[in-house]
Formats: sequence, C-alpha cells, structure tokens
Amino acid sequence: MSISLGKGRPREIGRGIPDATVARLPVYHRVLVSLSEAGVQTVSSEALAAKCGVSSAKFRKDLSYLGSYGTRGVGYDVSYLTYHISRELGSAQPWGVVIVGVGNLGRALISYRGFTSRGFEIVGLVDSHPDVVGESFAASERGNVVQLRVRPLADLEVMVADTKAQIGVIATPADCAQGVCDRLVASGIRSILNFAPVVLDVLPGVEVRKVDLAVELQILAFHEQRRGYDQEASNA
Amino acid sequence: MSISLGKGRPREIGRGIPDATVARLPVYHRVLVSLSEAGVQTVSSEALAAKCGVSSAKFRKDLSYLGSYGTRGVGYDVSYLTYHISRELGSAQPWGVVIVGVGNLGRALISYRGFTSRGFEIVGLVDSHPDVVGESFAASERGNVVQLRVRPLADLEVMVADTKAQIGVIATPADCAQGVCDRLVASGIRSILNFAPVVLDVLPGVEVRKVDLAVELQILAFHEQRRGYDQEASNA
DNA sequence: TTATGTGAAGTCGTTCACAGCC
DNA sequence: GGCTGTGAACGACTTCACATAA
Repeated sequence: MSISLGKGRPREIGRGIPDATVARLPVYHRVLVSLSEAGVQTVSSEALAAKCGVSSAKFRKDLSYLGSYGTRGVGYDVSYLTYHISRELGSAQPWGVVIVGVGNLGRALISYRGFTSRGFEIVGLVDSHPDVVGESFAASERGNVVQLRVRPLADLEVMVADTKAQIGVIATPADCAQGVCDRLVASGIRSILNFAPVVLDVLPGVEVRKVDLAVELQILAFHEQRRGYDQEASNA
Repeated sequence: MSISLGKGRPREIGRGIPDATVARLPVYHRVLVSLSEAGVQTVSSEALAAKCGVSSAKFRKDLSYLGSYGTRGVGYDVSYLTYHISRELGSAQPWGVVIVGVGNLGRALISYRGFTSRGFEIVGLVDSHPDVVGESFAASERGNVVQLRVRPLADLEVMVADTKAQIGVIATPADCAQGVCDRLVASGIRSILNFAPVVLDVLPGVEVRKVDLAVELQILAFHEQRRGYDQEASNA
C-alpha cells in the first residue's frame, strides 16, 4: 500500500488525496445518501455534481483520487459509490466524540441528528458549571438511545481513557479553550474540533479544525460591503 | 477607484483581495483586538503571525493587498492596523442579522458575545414552532441590551423589511432550509449563512456560506483514519 | 541593523478537452 | 452516442528571498 522513498516518512502512492477534495467528500456522501433514500440507483457526474454545488469536472477529478467507481457511458451506481466514499472517509467504523462545554452550542451538537447517521457517537459530555454537571441528555450509541450524564471538567482525562474517544470538541468560552485543548491532547486525543474563537497552540501531530461563527459572518459582510461599492460605482 | 475594461464588469484595481486572504482577515482582526486589550502598541509580522497560526510571509502578503500599514524596521501599530482591517472587512458599520430557527443552535448564536463586538446586531428572530414564538431573548443593539421577541415564520418578509437586515442566518432543520432561503432572497437578503446540512440553490448575486458541523468532524475522521494506516505501516 | 513589502519561483487546485470504454 | 477518467493548460495561493526603507 505504501512505498518508502528512502528518506523521510513513507509516501503513499494513490492515497495522496488533496485537502480540497477531502473537504468535499462529506458533501458527496451526504447527497448520495439522500439520493439512495429517494430510490435513485444510478446517477451521472453531471447530475450529482449539480446537487453538490460543484462542476462535474471537479467532481470526476475528485473521484479519480479514490479510484474508478463509475461506468463510462452510464454513470455511477449510487450505493457502490456511497460505500467507497464512506470507506475512504472512515465513516464505516464509528468514532467516539467527547464534547467539552454543554452550553447552547454543546446542546445543539448533542441534538444534531446528523452526527450519529454519519458514523459519530457522542461518548462523553463535560462541563465546568455545577448547574450543568449531572444533567442527562439523550444520545445514540451503537443504534441504541442512551442517557449521557454531564461529568465535571475534572473527570475529562478519565473519561477520554474510559470511552477511548478519538475526537474532542471544544464548545467552551474562549478563555478556557487552550486549557481544555492541552488536557485533551494530554489524554491522547489527536483530533480536535474547536468552536472557541481562539487560535489553539498544539504539538505537531495533533489536528485542529476550527469553526468560528463570527468569522463566517465577517466574510459575508466583506462581500456585502464590496457589493455596495460596486453598485455605487455603476451609478456613476 | 475602479476602471472599466471596456467589456464585462469593471474590474477593481487594488481591491482584488484574494478569497483566501479575506478569510484570514477576521482572525488577524480578532488577535489585534486582543493585543490591544493587553496594552500592546506595536507588533512585528513575525509575532502577530505566530499568534494567528500563519507564517509571517503569508501575513505580510495578505496585508500587502490592503496597503502599506507597517513601518520597516519597526513593525505595525496595533490600533492603526486594526482600524484598517476592520474598515476593509466592513465591521466599522453594524450589519443587521436575522436568525431563522431558534433551537439550540439559534440560541447559541444569540448568546454568542463575539457577534456584537465584531459589528453584528441581531435584529430579528423567527421560528415556526408555536412554543418558541413569543419567547424573548436578550440581544444588544447599538450598545444597549434589548429584548428580542421570537416572531412566527410567517412574519419573515415583513421583519426583514422593517429591520433592513442585510444578513440571514439559517439555523433550521435541513428540510425547511431551502424554503427559508428562497423567502430570505425574495425579501432582498443577499448574504446568507447556512447551518443546515443541505446545498442551497440560489440566484447568482446571492452569497451563501455554509457551516456543516458534521462535515468538519468527517474531515477530522479522515485524517485520524489515515494516521491509523500510517502507524500500521511503520509497525511493519 | 531590523523588519516590511513584493517580484519571482514553486506548489496546489481547477478547468479544459478529449481519449477510452460502455 | 454518452459519460467517465485523466493528462495538460491554466489560474490561484504560498513560499522564498531580497530590495527597500526606517
């Protein structure tokens, strides 16, 4: 599967999927699942790409990094392609997720049905606020609905170890995010999704993805403003 | 400010800021504000870039699209640079935001302090659920804390008109997102932030940004899985 | 001397256009 | 004939390295 180049880490052949492609695979996967639920069995790159909001050329190029899963002159078998994308994404096996911070955002994540259906299991909830600790939330685990009790922040390390969680979600205020992050990493977590509006400092080998709600709005505002300028200019 | 090239739309000179740069400006801005609050008056590209998680070369290149706001041999004046970035982003003037869907996610947005501090004002809340309609939430408007009452989905168009909102946030379940989107666009909204896991179909001229929480997790899972393979390979 | 600002080089991603296969 | 899969051309972004200015 992988060949060594003699120096540095072994470099995979045929597995070097560009980041931009990886970022789109989940969308392809989601749309394929919805097509499957609608009873569609075969789909062309043109039709599928349109539903995903990308060009058909980009879609085919993306798939070419995974393999040849289509049939020329026909299109793609929906379930066959779904399987291969989900395999590539690793959503075949379930990933354990620990959520730190059970405020409104944490609750939104817990109640988000999309998680379980895409191979994620919330296996732990932690909060520092005494009022929240002890509260229970419904979450699904291996298909069954279970009640998850919020545990105190102090239990973070133990819980990660007990649940063998692989992914940590930081849904705390900004000022405690770095501390929580350090403790997640110390517990062995190497994949972190950060909602706090701070740049987290981590050791190499740990991957952090961030979602900053205000940043997205600011990008929208930038374009909105620019549109205003353009309109002014065209009125001249 | 803009020159016409004879055919097509006029192309701006000196204003063609790359998307990748625009996406980073909010981060620079946020870090600058925090430096300012810490009493720092001058900062080098090296130091600032480190705090933003980017290379200093990238940072300087980004700034070069805005203008020359530094001093060679010295660095950048924090407040001067903050001003110019916020001006470019349009966060000098406040933007009106309407939130559709007041579930846990909508509430998380309402309670998110970062919005108001970065030039956004939540001016309207809409929900379709009778239990939620009529509830009040504290939001800040022009510095003052006001109570915002959730109005029924039917009032969406009227509310957008009344409040002159420029940005719409869709925090509804996936199945009503497209309908809400169409109504926002019909009301005159041209900037939409979509949290529902669907690809929205909009007319050209409308900008949609999407945040899909599960997609971010899936990208993490992809890399986590690949790490597993790599480890396996190195054990051979 | 120090740190910015920026052409030039290099890398990455997208689009094109068509060969290859059904 | 139709649609996939993909080299090649193109464009966007990043990194480099240094001229430039305080």
